[in-house]
Amino acid sequence: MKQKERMVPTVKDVAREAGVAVGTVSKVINGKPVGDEYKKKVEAAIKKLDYRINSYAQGLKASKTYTVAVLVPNTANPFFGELAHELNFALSKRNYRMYLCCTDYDFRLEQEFINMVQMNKVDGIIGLTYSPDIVVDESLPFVSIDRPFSQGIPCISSDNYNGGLIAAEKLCELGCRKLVFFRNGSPLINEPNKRASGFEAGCIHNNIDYDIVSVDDPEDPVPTFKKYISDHIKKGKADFDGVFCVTDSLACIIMEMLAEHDIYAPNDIQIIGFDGIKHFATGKPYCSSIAQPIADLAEVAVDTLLRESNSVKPPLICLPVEYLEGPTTKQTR
Amino acid sequence: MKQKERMVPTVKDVAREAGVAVGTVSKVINGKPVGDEYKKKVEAAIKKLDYRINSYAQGLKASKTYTVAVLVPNTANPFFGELAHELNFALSKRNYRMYLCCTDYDFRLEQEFINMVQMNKVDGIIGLTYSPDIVVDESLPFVSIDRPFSQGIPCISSDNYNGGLIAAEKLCELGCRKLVFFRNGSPLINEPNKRASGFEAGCIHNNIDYDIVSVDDPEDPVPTFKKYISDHIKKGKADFDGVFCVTDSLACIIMEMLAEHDIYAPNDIQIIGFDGIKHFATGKPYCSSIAQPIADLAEVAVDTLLRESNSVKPPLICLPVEYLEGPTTKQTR
DNA sequence: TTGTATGCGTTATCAT
DNA sequence: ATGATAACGCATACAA
Repeated sequence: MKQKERMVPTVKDVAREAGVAVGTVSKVINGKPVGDEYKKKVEAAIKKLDYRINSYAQGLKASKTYTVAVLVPNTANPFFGELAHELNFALSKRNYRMYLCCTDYDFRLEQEFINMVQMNKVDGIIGLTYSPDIVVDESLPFVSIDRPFSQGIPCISSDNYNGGLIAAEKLCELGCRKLVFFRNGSPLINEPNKRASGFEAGCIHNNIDYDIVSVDDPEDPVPTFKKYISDHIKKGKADFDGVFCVTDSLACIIMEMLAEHDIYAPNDIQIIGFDGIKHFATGKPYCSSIAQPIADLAEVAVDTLLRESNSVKPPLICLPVEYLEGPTTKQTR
Repeated sequence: MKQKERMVPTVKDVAREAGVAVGTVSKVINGKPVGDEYKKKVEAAIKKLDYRINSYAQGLKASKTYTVAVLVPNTANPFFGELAHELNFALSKRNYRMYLCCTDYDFRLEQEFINMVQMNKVDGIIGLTYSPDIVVDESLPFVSIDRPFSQGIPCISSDNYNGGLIAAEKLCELGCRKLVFFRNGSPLINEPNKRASGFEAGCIHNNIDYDIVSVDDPEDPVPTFKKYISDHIKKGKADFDGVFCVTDSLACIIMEMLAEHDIYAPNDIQIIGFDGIKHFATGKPYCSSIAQPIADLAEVAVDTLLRESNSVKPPLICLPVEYLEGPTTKQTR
């Protein structure tokens, strides 16, 4: 039974069916000029046989695959989940496919995935990565999110410094007298770590007292923060009245800790987070926040990646952030 | 400059470098028996040239791509975000790559993506889809999540019927006298719609009074639910005291509506949702809920998809759900 | 304009 | 056990 039983049709089959040559079929497929009669016959044959191009054969020939690999830590996290969604949107708008890899902050996985997709001849990689020594082929376009690399790799990021600045300014404007910045995160040099610098600058500029409580990644941040908080509460009252947290996630955790001391936002204390996460059902912000423009980040990352071929690569693109009023600061009328 | 400037090395290059034939190289790569001397030489050459297999060439030859396509509506939704994450985990554990498509509930996009990945010769598709008339090639393994298809397509789902049953039982056990089930969703025949049936069965079995308030997809569910609620509140008191919602998301929305009438869970009313969504930062449930085993769903979906080749296809696999005690029901001691 | 032949990188089938 | 060669499906350069 050499007969192709349930064989998927190829250009050859289409050509035979249409009574033309394979070259002609190829031209029709790719929209190259072809005689009208031929075109019709070929199109009919394609429909009849339900022919689909084989992108593997195509990719082999063209070494262009219309596929981009995306690395994020974990789509179960709302920020990364939305980022993945927006990247997917930006890519599919341009008719690109997206390989997704959730790295779970695992350095080894990050590198393994990059190796894997390099075999797969992706047209580029967009990565929000943590491994200190990612190695990616020079010739493969790479765009980093939130983390600068030394080489000619573009980094797309929110304007974190300015976000920190805005947070400090806002808390001052809202009447706070003593601010605290809580931060947990990676010890890497990355963009989000500029939130602290911006915050400090804002505090100094407003000549306000402040503390910075910072914890690097591997440790469990909870005890450090808990200790700071209980150390700074006397008689049920905190000696700080404004809090800026490096993420909304941390803001929620800090709020829980404060609640144990019967301290609540926005009356006892005002809190601003970072990211602008919205409640999954109601769409309301969990806390006042510096909101990141996730859709824009995705759009710019994809645009930068795909246009990269011939233009110069900007080392860093910062997108504007915005103050998002939520339930943890006093109303600004 | 015919010289391959920054050409990526192929088996040929490796063969030349190692002074052997291409066939030998291929055998080494694929772990086929090869003389020890040759093997060493080849491996050295591979390392020296930093050779990587070209999966496109491999896929063309083998028509096996170690790639699976996944369709979900939107990874920004925590349920789908976690599902995508777990599917990714289950796939990468087996050394499979994952194409992700966020469909945004768009029927056209669903079909377009399926067409696209069929060109890409994926080894299978896992889809949580809504389009009533998905057409996917017979020969391409397809596993559906939460939605049965008529043909021999396996459907993986939580035990939705039983979840509804458990919810009703639980509310009775907690002392409720009159239950309401709120539901919005797709008019399709899908698994989640069995939550209502299970709930009804539970109510009947417990001989308790109940209402079902159901809204199909396209409409905005808010007004219908709002109306039901205000119609059933007299003098600040609702004439129902137990609520089961088709999702946690809806449960949150209903809680907001009730809050406008100064009715709060768990004291004035007890509420159970469905899905078991946890707060992104604190990890606490938003509401008492029937929790879906997302990781198991993913694992079983992938396993079913990849083993499918030769065994019989089960039409429906239901995974057990679990009652998750949250802040919206009274403590069970 | 259309048809033919060659090559992309890999693997499998042969001879050796 | 190893080396040469054909074939996978497509696109393109070249010949007709």
